[in-house]
Amino acid sequence: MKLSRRFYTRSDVLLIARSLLGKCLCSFFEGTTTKGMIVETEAYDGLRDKACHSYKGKRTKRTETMYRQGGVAYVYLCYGLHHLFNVVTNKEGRADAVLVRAIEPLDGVKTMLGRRKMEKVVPALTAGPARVSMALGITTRHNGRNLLGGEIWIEHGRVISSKEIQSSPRVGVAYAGEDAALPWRFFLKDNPWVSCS
DNA sequence: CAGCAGATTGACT
DNA sequence: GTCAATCTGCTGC
Repeated sequence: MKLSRRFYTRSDVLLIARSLLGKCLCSFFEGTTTKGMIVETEAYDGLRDKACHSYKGKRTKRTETMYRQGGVAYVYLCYGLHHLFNVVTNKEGRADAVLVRAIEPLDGVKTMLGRRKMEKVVPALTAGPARVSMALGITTRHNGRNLLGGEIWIEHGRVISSKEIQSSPRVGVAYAGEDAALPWRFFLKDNPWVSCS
């Protein structure tokens, strides 16, 4: 069952980042469904987070999507070659987002292997934000896509207890001053599909 | 307009 | 462990 609009429009992005653990991120392109359980996320707190693209209300062509109502995909190009998938949350204008950093493959594994040009199912298949996008076939073409539609969506999955959730500072945001130390990366304890522990 | 850094990854020493 | 790949957007001349 798909998550509803209401899941995404809540105002606490940290709560949403934690709630997304155990949920299933799904895509349907060219007749094939691929699906994986989210095991690692990072929260980006819109206007007041130095690590966030929308810090202090910055608007560019790239970040315009972040300002939309929660429940759409924010996909941007990182280092000129990696497509990173985020879930936009909160109300229109707040520009909060959750980066999905790793999933555990569930369905369409052969398709994922083909997209990643890999032969064996190992953590490198989907552990890492750019790897998640590539395995699911998500690119910047899908920036702004509605997560309640038929191409990219998130389903209820396994119920996660708070004891299973571990947190740490976010990866690759050293430039963000004091916000770099915030423990806003969330992942499932001892899960082999997490990008780094 | 040049230079540089970035929510990363894979190939190679 | 090191480094190149390659696009967007910011900074400074």
